[in-house]
Amino acid sequence: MPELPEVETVRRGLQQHVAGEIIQDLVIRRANLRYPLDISLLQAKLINQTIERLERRAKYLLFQFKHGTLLVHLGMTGVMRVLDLNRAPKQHDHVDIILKRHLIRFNDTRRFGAILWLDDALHHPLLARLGPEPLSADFDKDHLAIKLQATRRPIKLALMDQHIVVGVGNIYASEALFQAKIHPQRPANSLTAAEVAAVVVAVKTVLEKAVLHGGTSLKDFLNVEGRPGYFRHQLKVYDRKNEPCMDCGTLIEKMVLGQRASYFCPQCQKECQ
DNA sequence: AAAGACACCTGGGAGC
DNA sequence: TGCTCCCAGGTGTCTT
Repeated sequence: MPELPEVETVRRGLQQHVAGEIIQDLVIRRANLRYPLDISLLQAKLINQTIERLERRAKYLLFQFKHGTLLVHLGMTGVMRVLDLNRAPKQHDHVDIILKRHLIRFNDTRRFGAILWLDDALHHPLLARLGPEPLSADFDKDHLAIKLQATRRPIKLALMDQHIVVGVGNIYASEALFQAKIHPQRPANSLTAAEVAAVVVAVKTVLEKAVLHGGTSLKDFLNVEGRPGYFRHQLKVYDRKNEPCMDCGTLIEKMVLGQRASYFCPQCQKECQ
């Protein structure tokens, strides 16, 4: 899905449309998303309530109300759009949040997404044990060094572990490791202090740039206005197998780590330094 | 306890 | 054209 830049793009686009708005109605056409939707509970908690603000934690969107939180995860193919009230629903349009002048529509082809009411978001198991936000000061070389020291998993998988740092998924893990010039298969605990520091900088830089471009659209991702993100044109290794490295011209390689495709330049990202 | 495999689900593209 | 197989921005759970 949507990794941090895509979720943040959605949050920024939605924020102005939902903050301070009262939910008029809730339409649920399909309740079996990742977790089954409790329709009567959601209606009771949401209808006539005011959305105070829209926040993001990790890859979760958090609609904050006075007495609780509506958590939304976009899964792999989730899209939230702002539409006119009379817009007819299409396939995979599972949920509408009806506001006064428009509706927020959740579409999710694969239904890996989630919509969940939380009375106490801070202590909910989905949120309580997450690692730091990558763009915050809490994510620094000291934190990452401690976490990486504890595992010999490939560094790419460690970066995608939401307990170590949140928001980094399959695209940006590959991109950040390319920028840091570190092979994705290197055992996490083999990185030198300098390499750990480089990873921290690379993760922050890559994610910040992606946010500026409105995220990456491979095929499904759209912002709240239905437009794709443009970071795809900035990707240096992801989905570029057998294309020349933009830095050295060596052909980009693909390997599978943790059942996920990983892309790297065998010249720039040596397995042993 | 960590690490790996698998499951969830749909659709698009490649290859035959 | 049509079929089969493989692959995809994630993550919870089960097995070693």
